[in-house]
Amino acid sequence: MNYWLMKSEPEVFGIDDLARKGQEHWDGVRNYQARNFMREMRVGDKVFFYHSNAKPSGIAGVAEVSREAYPDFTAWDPHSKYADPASTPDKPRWFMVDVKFVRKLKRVIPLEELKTHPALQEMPLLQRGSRLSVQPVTREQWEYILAVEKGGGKGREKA
DNA sequence: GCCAACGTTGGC
DNA sequence: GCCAACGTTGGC
Repeated sequence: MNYWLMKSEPEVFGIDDLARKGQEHWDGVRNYQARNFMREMRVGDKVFFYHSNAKPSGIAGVAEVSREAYPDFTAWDPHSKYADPASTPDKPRWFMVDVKFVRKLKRVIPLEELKTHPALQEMPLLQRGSRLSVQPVTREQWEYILAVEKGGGKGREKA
């Protein structure tokens, strides 16, 4: 099983929206690197749900992959803001996965706090200028972050 | 194939 | 709202 992190703006679709719906297709990814990571996802993989452009931005919950990559049909919907004429049902360029709600974290772990942990410095999320909206998380990082959640303190835990 | 211009992401 | 960093587009 693999671990991932996916970003979404809570104003558009946040962890509470996923909690209410139970499951959702992750549409609108229009970046090749992010798309390629989604195609590697398997049912049962675990996902950190990250809130971007939020107050504060940070990891808000846990989700799970419930359907593997299939064509993102919003690409050929001319009314969608994700429309891309270069992607067609015959030759889809963009893909999405379905994710289901697992749980909210006890608290949102802010980006600012994640940055203070040496054990997490390798995360793409923390790299300068990184904008990757779908990215892999190592097992070590995953477990470390869950331990940080329990810690509940602003940088009180030692790495 | 280079690279300037442009649009977008996302923290602050 | 600002703007740095990044990815894509298109002229040449």
